[in-house]
Amino acid sequence: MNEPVSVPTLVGVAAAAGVSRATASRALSGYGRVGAKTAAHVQKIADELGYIPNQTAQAMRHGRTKTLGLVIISNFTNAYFDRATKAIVDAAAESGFQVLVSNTAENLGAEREAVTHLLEKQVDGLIVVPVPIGSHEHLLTPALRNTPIVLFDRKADGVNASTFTTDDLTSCAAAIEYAVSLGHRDIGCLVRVAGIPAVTSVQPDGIISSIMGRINGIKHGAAAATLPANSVQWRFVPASLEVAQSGVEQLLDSPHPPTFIFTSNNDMLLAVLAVAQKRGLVIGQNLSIVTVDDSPWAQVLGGGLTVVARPVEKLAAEAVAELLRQIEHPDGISHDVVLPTELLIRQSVVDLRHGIHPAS
Amino acid sequence: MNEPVSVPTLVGVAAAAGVSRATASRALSGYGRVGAKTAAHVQKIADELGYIPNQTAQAMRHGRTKTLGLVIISNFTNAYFDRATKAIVDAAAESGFQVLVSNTAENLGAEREAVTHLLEKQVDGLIVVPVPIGSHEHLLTPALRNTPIVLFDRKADGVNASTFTTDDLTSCAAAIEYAVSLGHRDIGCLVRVAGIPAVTSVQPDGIISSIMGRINGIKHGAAAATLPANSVQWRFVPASLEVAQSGVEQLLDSPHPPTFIFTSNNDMLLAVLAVAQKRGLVIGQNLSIVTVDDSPWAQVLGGGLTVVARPVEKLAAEAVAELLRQIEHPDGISHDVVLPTELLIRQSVVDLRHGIHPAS
DNA sequence: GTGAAAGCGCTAACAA
DNA sequence: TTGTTAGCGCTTTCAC
Repeated sequence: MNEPVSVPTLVGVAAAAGVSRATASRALSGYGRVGAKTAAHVQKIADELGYIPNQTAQAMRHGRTKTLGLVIISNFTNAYFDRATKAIVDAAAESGFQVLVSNTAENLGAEREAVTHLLEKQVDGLIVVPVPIGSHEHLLTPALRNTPIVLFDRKADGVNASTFTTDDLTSCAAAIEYAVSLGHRDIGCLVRVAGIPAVTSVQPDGIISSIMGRINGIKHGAAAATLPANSVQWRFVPASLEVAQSGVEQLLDSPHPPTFIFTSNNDMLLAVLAVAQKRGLVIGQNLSIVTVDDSPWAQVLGGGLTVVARPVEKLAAEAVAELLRQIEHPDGISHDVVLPTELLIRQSVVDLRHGIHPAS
Repeated sequence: MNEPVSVPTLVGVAAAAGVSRATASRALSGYGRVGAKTAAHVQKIADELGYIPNQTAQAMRHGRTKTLGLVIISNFTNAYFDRATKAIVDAAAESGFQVLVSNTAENLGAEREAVTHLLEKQVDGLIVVPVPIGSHEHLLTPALRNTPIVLFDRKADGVNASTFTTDDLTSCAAAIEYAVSLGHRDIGCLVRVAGIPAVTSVQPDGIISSIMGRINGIKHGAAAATLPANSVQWRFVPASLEVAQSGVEQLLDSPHPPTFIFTSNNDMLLAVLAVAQKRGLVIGQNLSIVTVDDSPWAQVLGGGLTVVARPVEKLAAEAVAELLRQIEHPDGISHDVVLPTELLIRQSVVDLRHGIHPAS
């Protein structure tokens, strides 16, 4: 039950095949010149012995681990980063790379520590979703020892790396214009912001780039639709479902309660759904809503929620491709990729002009 | 812009500190005896140089990579495995281990390949969610070269490893009994099964252990509630939302349409929600439902869905703990951990006896 | 076409 | 307490 299986190594294969380690290595890694017969023979022996190359030793030799490090906030109520993780892992696998995954829980210290561990493990490159607040010296070239890095989903102040983000602005603006075009005049915006203590209606400083895009989109949309400034009510809320719900309630209890609520992500949507349920409001009937990020749930809920959909799989694939390119050709040139988003119109915004669903 | 930063190594630190590599190593890794002053001095130099130990080289020396391999089906509509991934990564991090994540997409070949890659990377241990069909020789000790392995969420035929599963049977049975106690007599069961071509009402062979638990739970519950056999209608469906929906429609169009539908996972739930919406059925009013696996969406949907909740974080933590234990003490003893589940009663099952919600 | 030998960065006997 | 040295498993000049 407990007898250790001997682990076949290259020397073992070489010995069994009656050749030198060098020849065995050449035969198995397919470099240099080896006699066709020798190669086949070595290969056969290796298979028989169940030889698996020791990637650690290989890495030591040529300084490449074929491993990527992913530092991500893992918020599992947020399908976005789960999809991103999967897409990154899959894209890497296609190129023969494995991925070491670390969570930061939006905590700067955890991010720094994760990067260090990944560097110790000699990852060939890093994909980081930077935490929204604090300073990121640990992501600069000196700290990184030339390890290529790309930023995913957001930019980080002062970090000069390629970034992979989405154009949330355009579709968020479109969402507002769409709602206004259907007759909505009282609009509520529920925006999740890291690092604030409580709900506030005044926009805090230091908001991360991705969220800023959404906020600006809303403003642009409102301007384009020539909405008066006081038509749009804001609630910026910290990361807590309860607090988010109180933000929704504030909105609904205001003198001009919104007929349409825009939520900055799925967590905020969940808060709206909870309060709506409590008050007997039905999405797509007496409350309209658009959120950022599609999900299987959003597709089904209330006949389908209208959403701003971000192409996360594509973004992930491009981020990995760029990282691999930089690993091959470390030219230090960084650029910003911004992928378009899409307003997916479904059933969650009521047509106030006729009292019917736009899509029915 | 492109000047390579020199990567400080142990020799560099030793040289700069004017000591031998051995002393430097002792000072930094804290083994053997070093003079307190020397240690402090070396440490200081190392910090100045920004020295980071090369974990690859360390791994070469003592044959431990401090890395775990996770082979998981990554189905991002299924929050369960995302939560599991996060919990595993976090638990490992707490013990100083990083995790290499691979997806199998429920594909045996991908699983085999992932395990090989992970073995090449010399992971200290493996956590595998085995794909539901096929034979798993690649998970046996000889193939694994003594690398400890634990199975997560399901058992795999012929693999003698510790398993970490949940007692779905008890809570699924309780769910049925609960529904019957509220007056439901026509019960539909929608069960997702891997590897079948189309919807069927007869139970296929070769169903994976976790799903069998749920099926048996339903049967036990029905028996305990002394329901006549024909009260329970089954639909086993493959992995496709459209096909699942047709399964739901078959149920609803049958001579005795169910008033209560039990779904084996969130994907099946989504199918029911889609059809219900299409037909104007409201969950918790004219259609009752219980599903397996809680989620933030289920908590909010329709005032809260009654679910069979599985303790995935706890399960993950225990699986990691056991794997680490086996890495420390490879005794080859395997055991099966089965954690209890819980029927979380919320609002999605109508009380047919009085026509009101049980919890209102 | 094949072998001998050096060495990637580190740690652990063994000496001193 | 500290230094010397060997070697983990592999690849890669350099000779032959």
